[in-house]
Amino acid sequence: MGDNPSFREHGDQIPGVVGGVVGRVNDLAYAEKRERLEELAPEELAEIEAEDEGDDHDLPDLPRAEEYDEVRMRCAPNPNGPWHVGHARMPAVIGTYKERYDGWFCVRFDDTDPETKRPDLEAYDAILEDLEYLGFEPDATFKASDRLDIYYDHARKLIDMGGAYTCSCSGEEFSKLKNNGEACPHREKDVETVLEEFEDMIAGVYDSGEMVLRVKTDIEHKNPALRDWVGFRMIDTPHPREEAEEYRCWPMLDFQSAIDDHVVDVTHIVRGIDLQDSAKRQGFLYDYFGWEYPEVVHWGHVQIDAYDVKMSTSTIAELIDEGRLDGWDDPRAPTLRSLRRRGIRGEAIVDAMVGLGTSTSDVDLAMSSIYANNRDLIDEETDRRFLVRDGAEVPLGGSPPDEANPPLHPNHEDRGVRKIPAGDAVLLEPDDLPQREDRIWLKGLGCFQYTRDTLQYTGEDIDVVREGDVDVVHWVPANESVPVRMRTMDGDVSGQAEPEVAALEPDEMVQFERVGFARIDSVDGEDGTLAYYTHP
RNA sequence: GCUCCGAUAGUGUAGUCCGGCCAAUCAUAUUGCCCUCUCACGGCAAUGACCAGGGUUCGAAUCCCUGUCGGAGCACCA
Repeated sequence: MGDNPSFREHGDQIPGVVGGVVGRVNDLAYAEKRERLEELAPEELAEIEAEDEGDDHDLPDLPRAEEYDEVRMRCAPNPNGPWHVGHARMPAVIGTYKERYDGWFCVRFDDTDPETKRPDLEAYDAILEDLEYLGFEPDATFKASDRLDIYYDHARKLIDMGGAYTCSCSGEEFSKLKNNGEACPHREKDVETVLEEFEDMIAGVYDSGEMVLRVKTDIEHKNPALRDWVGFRMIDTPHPREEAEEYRCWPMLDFQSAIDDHVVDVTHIVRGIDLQDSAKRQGFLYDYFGWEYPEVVHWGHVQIDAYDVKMSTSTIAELIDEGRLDGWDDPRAPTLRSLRRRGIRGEAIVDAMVGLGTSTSDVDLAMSSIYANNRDLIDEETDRRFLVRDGAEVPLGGSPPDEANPPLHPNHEDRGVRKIPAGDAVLLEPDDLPQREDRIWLKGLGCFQYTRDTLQYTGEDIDVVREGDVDVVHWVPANESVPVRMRTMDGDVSGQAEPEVAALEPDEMVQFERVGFARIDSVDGEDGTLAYYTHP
């Protein structure tokens, strides 16, 4: 109708005219449709098929990816502790892009604040371990604190170009001027003086707070966040890394990161929305140096629905210090280590994170989607076992079979069966205890009627279960069961498992029937077997 | 206060650039049925969304404006 405006007044008649044709086309078989389309408009067909191929990707294409020889990205964590679940988004997305574009990514520890965000020496390796757990291996690893000379050199060049000045205003003073769009007196210092003072900063002549190096941008820029920002500042506290403990003059993230991204040839920066102004700030630096700023993808904040604990490294660290969490891998902690110990595969987390896409709005990740992914991965290979929580002992009567032999996995009978002796009494979960005179089916063993506080074997046919009259429940022998302590997100539960559970190895996964999946953590502790609950 | 950004079912997401079988995709979730000696897995079905109001147009999830709500930055933190 855009081509033939005269049709417009008859627009409402179009459906009637076109509808019949559309209906006929819809009735054609797929192959026939394809054939007809190929005759009429081969170029349309090609387009449709090209779209279909793109449908496999969960993530949108990276901007202008095809214009670079190699897609190069970086993951730049602050090494202040092991990663929480939210941190997985960065490697998940970067790693997925790396695979798609056959690209490259490095880990660069942005550890340029020895004081406020003081690095934790153990966190460097902890983060690399977390990364490995998620299934990624960086192509290179750097520490910003090893690279101060690179930043100093670039600062010197910038000063030479008149792009930076040393400033001794207090933060408060400068902030006031800046908000009014006014320059401070130090802005017009000559290059020689600035250079000298910057060398003094490097030499550690000044104390913390006495002098900074500001990048000259536009003091009247309409966005106050971009006006003459600090590139370097003095910090009295030595860096925790021995290799870096002599430095006193430290670059700010915006400076350090800007230089590093260019030096290692990063083509695509992928990061959180909190750094959205960073790109603009750093743009001034790139302009001075005549560099081109990488493509940027920002995303919003991620929250996970299942945790009471706030997902922040420092909060988790505090809770551990206070003894309210047992450590970084406490099942109640929203950390990757916790999920790993519970037996959740890194891949399940990565898939969930990739599913979030890269939208800039804030998102809530449902823990259930990680669970669903994980169940998909482990269900087929995980053997079944019985675990009775808070078991109530009930004697057996009526000469039931000595032993039950349920399969290790219902879909894989070839794996064999379990041996569960029945003995004189069994443990049942209190909720499963039947009403008096009601029947119940002890899985693998047979039908029982609850009479006079005893389960009397009635030996009926399994048909009673098929007919829906009798509930099937899990059970363990009262005498020979294995004590199990199971740690969950909601606290510990204790129970008794079937005897063969004693023979499981640490790190093995099990599914406790009608309870859920769990990872065996240790087998010879004081409380017997220690398991971590994975998910239903 | 100044400056940015965003808004599709409970959750996440596709579609938005370039308006047209979009009464809106897929996954997850919830519920029901089937399968089953587990409440797992599998199969089937149901549930459920274009923030609001205006405008442009024959036609708006899509374009424009206003509003509302949400987020971020304005640090000598990362």
